Amino acid sequence: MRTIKELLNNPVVGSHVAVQGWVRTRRDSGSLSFVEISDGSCLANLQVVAEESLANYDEDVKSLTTGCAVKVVGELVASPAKGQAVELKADQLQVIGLADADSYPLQKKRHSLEFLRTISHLRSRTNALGAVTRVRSTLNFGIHQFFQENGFFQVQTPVITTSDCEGAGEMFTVTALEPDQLKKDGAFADDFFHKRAGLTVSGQLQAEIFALSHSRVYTFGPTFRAENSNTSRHLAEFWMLEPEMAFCDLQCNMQLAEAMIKDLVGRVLEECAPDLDLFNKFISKGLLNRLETIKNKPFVHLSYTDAVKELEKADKQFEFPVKWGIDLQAEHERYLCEEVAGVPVIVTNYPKTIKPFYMRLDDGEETVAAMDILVPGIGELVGGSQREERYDLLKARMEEAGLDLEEYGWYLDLRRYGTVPHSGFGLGFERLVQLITGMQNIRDVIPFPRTPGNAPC
RNA sequence: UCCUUGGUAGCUCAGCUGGUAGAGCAGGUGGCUGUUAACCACCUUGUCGGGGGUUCGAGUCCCUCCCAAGGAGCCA
Repeated sequence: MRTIKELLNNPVVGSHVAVQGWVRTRRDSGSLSFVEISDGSCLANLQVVAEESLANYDEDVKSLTTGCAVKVVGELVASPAKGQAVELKADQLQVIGLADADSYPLQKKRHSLEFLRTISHLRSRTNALGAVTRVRSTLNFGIHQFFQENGFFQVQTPVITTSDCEGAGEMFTVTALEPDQLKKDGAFADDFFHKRAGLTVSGQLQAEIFALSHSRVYTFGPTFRAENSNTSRHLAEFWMLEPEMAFCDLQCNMQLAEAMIKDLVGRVLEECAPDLDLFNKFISKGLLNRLETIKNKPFVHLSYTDAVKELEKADKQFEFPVKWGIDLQAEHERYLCEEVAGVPVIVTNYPKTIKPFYMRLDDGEETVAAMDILVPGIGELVGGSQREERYDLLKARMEEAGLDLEEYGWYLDLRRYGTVPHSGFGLGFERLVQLITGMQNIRDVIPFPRTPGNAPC
């Protein structure tokens, strides 16, 4: 049994092969029936030519409709018609599973992405969502390749955690208690972990532990936010990549992030060319050019202070006026990378008042060694920083933030014993898939999107 | 959560200033042709998102709830 991808990439005319897949469309022509089948291995379908002489032609072949599963045995021949180089001349065609045409929701026509979202169990059978699946898998593997090639170790940080990474949003509570037990004060003392636990909002703090023993590590896994966000770039469950590097300052952190993004874009351009062509044509015009730009042009670096100056002199009315000290709004971010730079922009050294406690204080003590990478169409793809490695300064900032120093004693210990400058960042994997496929809604780049009020299976 | 726009056939949509619904595609039947968004002819399909109200009469106006999309906030 061969995949359609193998057959089409390396066609051996005259070879006898067997394939299995699902019918995308069927067309009759005189004594022939053309059946296009897909097995998901690649974007292209394989055209099967079934002749009237097949024993089950009237009974089975003529009743095939979109969605039916079939096995075909036959000879790979050069195609006499335009549209495909080779086709499979069927000796046998066996129906494996029928799909009732009256009720099967997918038709041989374009469907809206909104409609496909309502049938998440079937949408991966379409061209666009099928292509997303392949690109996502390629990116996932590419991430591991990139880090392994660069001396990183993967660390599996916990999904259930009792430390909420301050500033990273609302946590889902994990409990073994019954709903009525939760009502009383101090209920979590009797809970499974004897204190309040939740689903991780970030693996960063735990990744820092391993950066300070293995120097270069990364964590990559599901992350959860119980925020009531209803946007095209937020999910309640998403995958986050978080590298953490010892002996690495903000510069080194930014270099790694940029090199990694360029490397991943390059891998997908190489390995998923047909899928990217589809996105370029039907999903996001100009995508391939934008990806080439991201891969080949250096990102623009801008300090927060310079970004504010840039925005202040902008010949444009912003809904939210710009002033040093405010957080950049989506409209500001968009202006910076879409109209000023035209490439991803790395904004650095934000005011300390708008960033979390663990970011390293800059010399003037007004800003921190933070960096956000903003990309056109999406906004913040990466958020990272050099971490505060100086015990006294970190402790002071934790106190300011109102954190329980006992709870975070282990985090302070990392600064008491062999502390070193270290840095890291978080990258939203689905946003990366959005960037690379041009898909506008984050719900279309994850197999099973979890959003407020939506978790069907 | 807030703002805006929507919810009409399986899908994508039309339906003017209120008079109980239509197209294309899909599906079915027949025909034709190495077809490829196949083509031609004929046929089927609707609690007009739910509930309430105004009116002789509501897909159309009002209220309310639900859902979706786009934008905002939160962030990755």
